[in-house]
Amino acid sequence: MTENISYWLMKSEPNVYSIKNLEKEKTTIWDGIRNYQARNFMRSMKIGDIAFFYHSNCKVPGIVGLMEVTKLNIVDPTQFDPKSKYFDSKSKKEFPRWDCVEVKYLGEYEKGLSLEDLKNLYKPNELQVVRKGNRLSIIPVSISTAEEMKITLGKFK
DNA sequence: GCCAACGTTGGC
DNA sequence: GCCAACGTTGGC
Repeated sequence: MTENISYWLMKSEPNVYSIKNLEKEKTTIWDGIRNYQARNFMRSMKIGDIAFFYHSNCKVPGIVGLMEVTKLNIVDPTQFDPKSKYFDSKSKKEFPRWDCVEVKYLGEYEKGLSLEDLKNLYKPNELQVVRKGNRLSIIPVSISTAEEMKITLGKFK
C-alpha cells in the first residue's frame, strides 16, 4: 500500500530544531512556516506521506533523517502568540492564515547525505534542493528520486 | 560576514 | 498592476 504516498523534503536549522530534538519528542508539529508555497505544500500532504529531514544553515547541510506525516490541517498556534517570533498580527482566529502538519520520527541515518553529495548525485531538475538559491523550506521529491535516495541513504542509526 | 536569489510590501 | 526597496533564507 505505497501507491498513494508522496515524498517531501523539510528543512530545519539544527540549532533551532534538529533531528535529535525529533528523536526525543517522537512527534512534532511543523510550525513557524511563513511562506505560502511551503504552507501550500503542507496542505497537499496526506497521512502516511514520507519526508526527508534536512539540516539547513549549518556546517554540513544535508539529509539526516526520515519522518512520516501523521496529522493534517493543524492550526499553527505561534501565529496568535505575540511573544513568538512567528506571531502574525494580520491572522484572524476565524481565518487562520498558517497551518501545518504533525510528523513522526522514523529514524536518523547512519551516514546521511550532505548537500555536496546530493549535488553530485542529482541535477537541479531531479531534486530542487540542489538548485542554486533555493530557499523554500518544504519541497516535493519525486517518487523515483525519493526511492533511490532511500536506498543510497541506507540504514538508520 | 558576504551575497545571490528570491518573497513581500507599499507607493504610484 | 508595476516595480523599487526591503527583508529573509541559506550556502559558502
